[in-house]
Amino acid sequence: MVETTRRQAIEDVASDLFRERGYAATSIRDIARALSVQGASLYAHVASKEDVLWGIVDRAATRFEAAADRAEAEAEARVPGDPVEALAAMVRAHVHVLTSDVGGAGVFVHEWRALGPERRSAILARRDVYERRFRAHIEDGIAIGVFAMTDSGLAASALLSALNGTATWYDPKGRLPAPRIADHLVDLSLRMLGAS
Amino acid sequence: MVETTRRQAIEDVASDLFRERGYAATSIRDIARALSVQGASLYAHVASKEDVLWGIVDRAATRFEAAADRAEAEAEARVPGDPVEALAAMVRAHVHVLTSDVGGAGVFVHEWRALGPERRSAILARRDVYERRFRAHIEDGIAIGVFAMTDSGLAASALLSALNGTATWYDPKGRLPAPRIADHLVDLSLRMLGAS
DNA sequence: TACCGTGCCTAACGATCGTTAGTTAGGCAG
DNA sequence: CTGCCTAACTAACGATCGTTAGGCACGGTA
Repeated sequence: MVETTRRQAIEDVASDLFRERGYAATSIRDIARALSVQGASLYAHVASKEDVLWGIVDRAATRFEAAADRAEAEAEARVPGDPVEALAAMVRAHVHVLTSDVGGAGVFVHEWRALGPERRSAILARRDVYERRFRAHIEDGIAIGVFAMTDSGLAASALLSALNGTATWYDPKGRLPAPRIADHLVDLSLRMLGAS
Repeated sequence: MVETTRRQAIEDVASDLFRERGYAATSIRDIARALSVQGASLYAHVASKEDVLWGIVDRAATRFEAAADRAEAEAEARVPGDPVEALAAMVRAHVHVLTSDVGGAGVFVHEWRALGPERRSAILARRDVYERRFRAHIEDGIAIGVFAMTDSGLAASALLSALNGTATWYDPKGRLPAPRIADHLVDLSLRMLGAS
């Protein structure tokens, strides 16, 4: 990941620190130290500490949304009107975003609570829309009988929780490369919904 | 929940605050304010802030372990040697602990990272043992053909992540009472593993 | 040469943090 | 009445927090 701007470099190291220790437990001076710089120097590039968090969270949210857009479009182009295909593509896209940017995605998943009230509810609304897209495919699948009867809301929550757990333990140098993890999680997800 | 000791009362309100804002973002004075008391007064009952967190996490961990013990024993007594029955019982027990003490269990799930190195690794070891118990039943089920072939480690992680997600959104006054949530999650879990 | 933007510095601010010390008030047992 | 236990208080400590102000060094452009 080659940083083009100084701001990007700051958000990159902050992502890792926020993910490891949490936002509140990470000080501006911690971030600066990781960049071999004085704490106050960061304020030439960012407006506030929360601003850094927002940059990370907003970028991650946008990635998830864009990946879901592409996944839905491609699934629809390949096999139109198939909820199984659509959901599989969205799961794969979600896992890909998670594993290709563990830092940012991990912060998005766990640290949005540290945002101020307005940004916090803004991101919650986007999360809600995002989760609803999964739920919609689940309901479509139930309606045409390719998924088993379930509470679609709870199923969507459980599904996304299972996927997001990846952000906690995933290690790029670990056993199982990212594509295999995605394969397995797609299988588990479809089975969980009773795909036939 | 009628508190017998003052220490219990402290841990109870701390559970809720830690769950809502996180450990690092909650001050000793925040906890004290919730008890209508001065911050320094708490030190008559607890040794340190981390001590409060440890009390909560340790108690929650013990509850999960004890519930799993009972679940395994009862499943074995009812239908001996059946991995499906055993896993279903463990899922149900896990969800019950989660929903019967959202505060404590929520802190256990999310805030163990804030512990110091020694307690942190101690709790990680216990989590590991706990997760392995789920994995063992999954592997048993695969071996005798009642569960589908899967990476048992990844399946156990995904399963527990799905269950633990409950701690984030569960509301005792919400739609769906706790027992129904448990029913649904048992169904989803077994289907996810391809139970036949 | 003069200039401007970028990146970093030191110094310091007020606030808040976890924690310690020493004290006071009430209730119950001897 | 005396004495101890419990639970709270006030006051303050040193450290660290996020943040601001003002200045210095460098590189490219006019």
